[in-house]
Amino acid sequence: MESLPNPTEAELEILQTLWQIGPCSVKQVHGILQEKRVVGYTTILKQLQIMLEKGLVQRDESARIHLYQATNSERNTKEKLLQKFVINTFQGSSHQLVMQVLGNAAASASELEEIKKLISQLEDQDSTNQIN
Amino acid sequence: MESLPNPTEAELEILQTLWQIGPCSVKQVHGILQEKRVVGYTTILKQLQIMLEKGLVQRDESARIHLYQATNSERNTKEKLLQKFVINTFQGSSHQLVMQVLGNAAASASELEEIKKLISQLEDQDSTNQIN
DNA sequence: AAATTAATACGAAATAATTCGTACAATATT
DNA sequence: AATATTGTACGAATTATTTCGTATTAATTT
Repeated sequence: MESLPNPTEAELEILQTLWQIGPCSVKQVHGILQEKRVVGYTTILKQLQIMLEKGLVQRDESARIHLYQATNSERNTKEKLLQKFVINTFQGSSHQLVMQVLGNAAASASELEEIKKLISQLEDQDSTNQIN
Repeated sequence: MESLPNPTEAELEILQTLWQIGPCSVKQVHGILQEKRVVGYTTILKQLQIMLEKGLVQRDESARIHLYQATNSERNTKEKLLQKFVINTFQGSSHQLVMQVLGNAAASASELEEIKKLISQLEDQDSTNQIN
């Protein structure tokens, strides 16, 4: 059960596309990323081939046009990236990170509302489990 | 007014040390990092020299033993790193990130309390500014 | 002042990440 | 069937990151 490496920045960009629209040809991925920045077709092709080697994506070769899809879910991948980021940048303290986020980006009232709701839920769980 | 590049992973590790104990000699930094992992003295020296070129650190050369200190504050640096991470990973939605953090790492009740307090403060500000 | 110690400077190897050009293969068009 | 089109494979250049060995310079000790 070998765990996949975290995607690099460029790889993550491609994964986002795959998560968004499902199994894609190179052309599709390239088309979408091309909208954001200039990038060669073979660059994306090569990236996807590398990502295939790493296991980050799966490839359907049954048709002439190969279709790529992300191996791991968006949720799972982001969770691991987040974990690493928190360790590197906030010494593993996700609490510290949340405080900084909320302090910076003035969240909208509705967002704060949603966050509060989640916190309430978590507190309910906690109280039954006496985590503190 | 040229803005500094974001530190790399290894550079961030060094910066954390500098933020923690203030201006340091290479030896000091090396000593502290050595506790965590094996790393050569000249590796740290070279890193600091590169970081100096990039402007990430300042150097006091008045004495024989050079003292390095971080150019930018911990707060400011982490804010920029966080911003980049949110853009790369969560399409710029810090809200999405917070929800994921709170969902994952079961925060302790006291932490949740603290977060709620901050949210209340933010909401007070918002209500006077009618952001929504 | 010679020898040892302790520091910095420099160069460069090793690895990883990103990018793309050119070649080749399969299909579609004329 | 010849040509054009559209796709994949491969190799390799470029750049960034990380690491450390060796050389040099300055200070301290004997």
